[in-house]
Amino acid sequence: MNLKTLAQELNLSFSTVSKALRDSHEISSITKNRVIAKANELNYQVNPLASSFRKQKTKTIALIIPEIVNDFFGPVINGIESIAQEKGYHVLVYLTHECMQKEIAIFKLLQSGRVDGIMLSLSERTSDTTHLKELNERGVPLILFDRISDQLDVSTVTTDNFAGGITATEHLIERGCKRIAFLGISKTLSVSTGRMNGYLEALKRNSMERRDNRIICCDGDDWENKKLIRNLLKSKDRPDGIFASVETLAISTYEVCAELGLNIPNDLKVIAFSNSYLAALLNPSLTAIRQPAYEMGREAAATLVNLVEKRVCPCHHQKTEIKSKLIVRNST
Amino acid sequence: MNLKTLAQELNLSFSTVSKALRDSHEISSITKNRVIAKANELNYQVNPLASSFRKQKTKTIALIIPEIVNDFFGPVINGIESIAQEKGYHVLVYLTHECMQKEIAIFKLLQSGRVDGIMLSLSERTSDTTHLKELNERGVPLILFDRISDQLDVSTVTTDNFAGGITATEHLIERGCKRIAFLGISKTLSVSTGRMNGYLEALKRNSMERRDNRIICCDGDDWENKKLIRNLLKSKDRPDGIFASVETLAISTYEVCAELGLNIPNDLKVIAFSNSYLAALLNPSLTAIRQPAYEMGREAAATLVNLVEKRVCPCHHQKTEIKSKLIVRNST
DNA sequence: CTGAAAGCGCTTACAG
DNA sequence: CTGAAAGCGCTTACAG
Repeated sequence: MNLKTLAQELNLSFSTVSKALRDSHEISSITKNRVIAKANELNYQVNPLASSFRKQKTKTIALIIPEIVNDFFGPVINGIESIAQEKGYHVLVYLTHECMQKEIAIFKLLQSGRVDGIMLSLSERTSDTTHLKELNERGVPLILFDRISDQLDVSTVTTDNFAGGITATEHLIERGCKRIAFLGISKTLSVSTGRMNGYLEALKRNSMERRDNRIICCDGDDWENKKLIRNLLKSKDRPDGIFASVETLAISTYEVCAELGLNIPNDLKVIAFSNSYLAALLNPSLTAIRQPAYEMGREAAATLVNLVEKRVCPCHHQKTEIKSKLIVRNST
Repeated sequence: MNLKTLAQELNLSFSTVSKALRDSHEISSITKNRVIAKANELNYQVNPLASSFRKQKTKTIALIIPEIVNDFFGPVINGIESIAQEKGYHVLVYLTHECMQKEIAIFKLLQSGRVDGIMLSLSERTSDTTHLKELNERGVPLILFDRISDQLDVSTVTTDNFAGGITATEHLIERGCKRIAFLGISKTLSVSTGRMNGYLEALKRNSMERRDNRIICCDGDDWENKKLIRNLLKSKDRPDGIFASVETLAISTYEVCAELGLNIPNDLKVIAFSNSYLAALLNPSLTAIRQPAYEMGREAAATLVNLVEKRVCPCHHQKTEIKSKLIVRNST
C-alpha cells in the first residue's frame, strides 16, 4: 500500500493525493475528503522513511543521559515522553554510562540527520565539549539539561540548585543547627557547585561563615565516604547538621549514626537533595529538597521542539530554571 | 558532504564508492583503502535517512513499556542498550502508562517501517491483542518480555515466576512458617499468576494445602491494601509468613506490623519479589527474590536482533526464562 | 574490478 | 484546482 496504488484507486495523480493528505491549500475540500476516506479505508499510512528522507526531518529527538537506574532520569523520561507524544515526536534514548568517549561516539552517530534535535545531560567525565560545538555547527539543535556546561552557548533547563542550596541550609539554621557540614561530590559539576554556592550564601546571610561549617568532598566509593563521615561525626566539634548534596550521602550518614549511636534528629539533623520514594521510608524519614524531574523533562522537550520547529531563533539561548521543593520530614 | 562529492574527490563513480564503503567483495582492497581514507579525511558518514529508506531497514528497535518510574524497567533499558550499542542499533522508547489505547496508538505509529522490530511488555489493561497480531502479520518482528500473553505465538523473555514462587514459599517453610499468606495483585497478569502458582505448588509439595494458607488479592490502593493486611494480621489465626508478590505490598506489611507492634522476623517473616536497593535498607532488611532485569533486557534485545537479522526463522518461537535469585536478609 | 542506470516512496516547485 | 516531473542520497542488479 503506497501513494501510487492509493492514487490509482482514486483516479487521481499521486501528487494530488500527497497534497490532499498533507492538507495543502491547493486541494479542494471535496477531493481532500475523498482521499482521506479512501486512505482510512485502505489503512494507508505515509511511509515515514520516505517522508523523512524527502523532508530531511525525522520527527525524532534524541535523549542522551549518563545513566538510567536512578530516581531522577526515570521521571525525566516520563516528562519528555508526554511532550513527545503531544507533538508527534519519537524519542531515541542513549546512555553514556558517565563516559566521555561514549558520549562522543553517540554524537557521531547523530551528526548526519538521524534526529531533528538532541537533549543532553552531560557525563560526569566530559571535560571537553568540542563534540557538542561541532554538532551544533552542523545545524542540529541541542539543549542541555540538569548537568550543563557553561562553555557552551545553548539553551538549558536546570533546577535552581543555588536557591535549593540556600533553602536547605536555612532550614537547618531555623531548626537550630550551628555547625553545618556540606557533603558534596565534584562529579556532577554544575549541579553540585550550585548547591554548594547556595550553602555558602545562606551561611553568609546568617553571618555564620566563621563558625565550624565545613565542606566535605565525598568523591570516593561508599566505603571511603563513610570513613570521611565517621571521622567527621567522631570529632569533638562534630556538626549538628548535615546537608547532603545527594541522597546516597544522607544514607551513608544514617548508617554511620546507627554505628555511633547518634540519634537523628536529636544529635544530628540531616537534609538532602532527593527524588526517591525511599526518603519517606527511611527511619527517620528524610527531609528532602526535591527536583521537579518530570517538569524538567517536559520543559527540556518543549524547548527542543520549539527550536526544531523554528518557533524560536536558534541564536536565542533560553536558560530555564525550575524550582525545587522542600519536603520537611522527621530527620530535621 | 555526500557520496557524489566524495566520489568526485576520488575520481571514482559513486557506485564504486558506495560499494567500497560497504566492504563489497566486488571492490579491490586498494580502492577500498583509498575510499575509506578519504571518507575519514572528509568526515563523510552515510546519510542514515537515505540508506534506511533505500534498504527499508532502520537499524532502530522500539521498546514499549507500561511505565518507567520503577526499579525493574530501568535496568531492563540498560540491558537493551548494551546489546543495541554492540550491534549498532538505536532504541526508541515508548510508554503506555498501562493504557491499552496508548499501546494501540503506538503500534499504529510503528506499522509502516519506522523500526525493524519491537520489544513489548504488555500494559496491565491490554485485554485484546489484535494490534499485536496485525503488526506481526505485516512482518514487523515482535517479542514480548516480562508481561506476556499466551494468546500469541511470539518469542518471549520472562523470569521464572513459577520457580521463584516455589523458592520464596519453601524459604518461608524452611524458616518454620506454618501459615503463609500470599499477597497478590491481578494486574500484572502472567507475572503474578506464575508466582501464585509457584506458591501453591510449594504448599502441595510440602503437604501444606490444608493448613491456613491464604491468597489475598490486593488490587486496591495503598489504603485499601493496608486495611486487608491489617485485618489479616489482627485475626486470631494470623499468618506467621507473608509472601508479597511485589515490593510495595511488603512495605505495607512493614507499616502494619509497626502499627500493631508485631516484630519482623520474630512474629512474622516477610519475603517479596523486589529489584530495588530499598529492600536492603529497610528495617529489618527485606529478604527478596530478585528478577535479573538487566539480563532480561539483554536477552530481549538479543532475541529481537536475531529475528530482525533473520538469524532465526520467524516461525521459531523461543521462550526464554531467566532465573531469579533469592537474597536472604533479616526479614526471614 | 569499475561504472551507468534504475528505483526505494515521497514532496514540492512549476506548468497548465 | 490538478498533474507531470524532478529529486532527496543512497543501494544494487546488471553490463562491460
